[in-house]
Amino acid sequence: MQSLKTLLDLFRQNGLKITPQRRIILELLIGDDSHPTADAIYRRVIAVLPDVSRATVYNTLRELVALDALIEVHGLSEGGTRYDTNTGTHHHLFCTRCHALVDINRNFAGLSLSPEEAAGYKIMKGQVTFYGLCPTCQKHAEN
Amino acid sequence: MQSLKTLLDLFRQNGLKITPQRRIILELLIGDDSHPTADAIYRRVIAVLPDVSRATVYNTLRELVALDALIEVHGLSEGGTRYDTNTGTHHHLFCTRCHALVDINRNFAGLSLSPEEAAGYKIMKGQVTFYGLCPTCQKHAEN
DNA sequence: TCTATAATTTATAATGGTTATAAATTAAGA
DNA sequence: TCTTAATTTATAACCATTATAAATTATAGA
Repeated sequence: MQSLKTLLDLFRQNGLKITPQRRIILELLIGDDSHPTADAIYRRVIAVLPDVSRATVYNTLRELVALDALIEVHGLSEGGTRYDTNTGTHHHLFCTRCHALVDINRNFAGLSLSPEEAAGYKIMKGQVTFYGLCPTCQKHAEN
Repeated sequence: MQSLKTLLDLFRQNGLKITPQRRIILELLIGDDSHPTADAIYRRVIAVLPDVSRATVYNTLRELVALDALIEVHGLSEGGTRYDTNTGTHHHLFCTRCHALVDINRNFAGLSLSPEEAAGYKIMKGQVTFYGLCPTCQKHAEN
C-alpha cells in the first residue's frame, strides 16, 4: 500500500473529501499486512476516534477497493472479508487454525491451462492459496 | 460423487435415516457438476417435493460435507457457498461474469513453497483458482 | 404388522456480516 | 465566511445460514 500522502492525493483526485475518519482508516491500513477484517479495522479506529461508525469504515474500505488501493479476500475464515493492502499480483498462505494469512510474493511457473482444460475460457489470472498450520498452531498440536 | 446406493449406505452406516427429502437431495446432486448453491438445490428440490424446507436442504448438505461426500467452495460468487460433488483433489476455473465454475482435474507441478516462503508453516495443500470468462460471456463482450 | 422412540423435519426466530436510507454534519471551493 | 455537495451517522434492512422447539416419521424390535 502506498504512502498516506499518495492515498490522500488519490482521494482528492477522485473528488473525495479528506475527513478525519478517512484519514485515520488510511493511517491504520498503511503498513498493515495482517489482512484485517472490517471489524478488526473498526475496533482499531474507535480506539483512536471513538465515535466513528461501522458504516463509515465499510464505506471507506469500499472506496479504497474501488480505487484499487485495497483488495478484498473472500472465502477465508468465518469472520468476513479480509482486506489486503498488497495490491500487486500475489498468492496466499492461510493458517486453518488461527486464520493468519500471509502473502506469497512469487510467480508460479506452470500455472496455466491447456486449451482443452481451459474449455474455451479466456483466463485472466490464476490464484494460489496454500492451507496449512502456522508455527504457533503446530505447537498446539491438536487439530 | 458416488452412486445413490453408495450414498444411502453411507447414511445408514452412520445411523442416519433415509427420508424422502434426503433421497431427493442425493438424487439431484449425483452427477451435478454445476457447483450449485444451497438455494439452487432448494429450488430444484421443491420442484419435486414442494413442501421441503430450506432448513432440511441445509441440514442434508451439512451432513454430506461431514461425510466427505460433498465439498464446500467459499469465496466465489455472491450468492453463497457453492457445493462441489467432486471430492477428489482438484482445482477450479471460475467465470467472473456468469459465475460458472468448472473443475480442473490436474496436478500442478511446482506448487510448493521454499522453507523461507513457507515461513515455518506446515503446508497441507495448495489450491488454484483460475479466473476468466467462459465462451458465452466472451461474446457478450462488455465487462 | 404394530409400536415405541430417537431421529428428522418444519416453521420460525436468531445470527452475523454487510448495505441501504434518510437526516444531521462538515470539508472545501468561491 | 458562505454555500453546497459530500460525508457521517443511527437505524433499519438484507441475505445466507444456523438455532430452537414442537410436530412428524423412519426404523428396529415385539
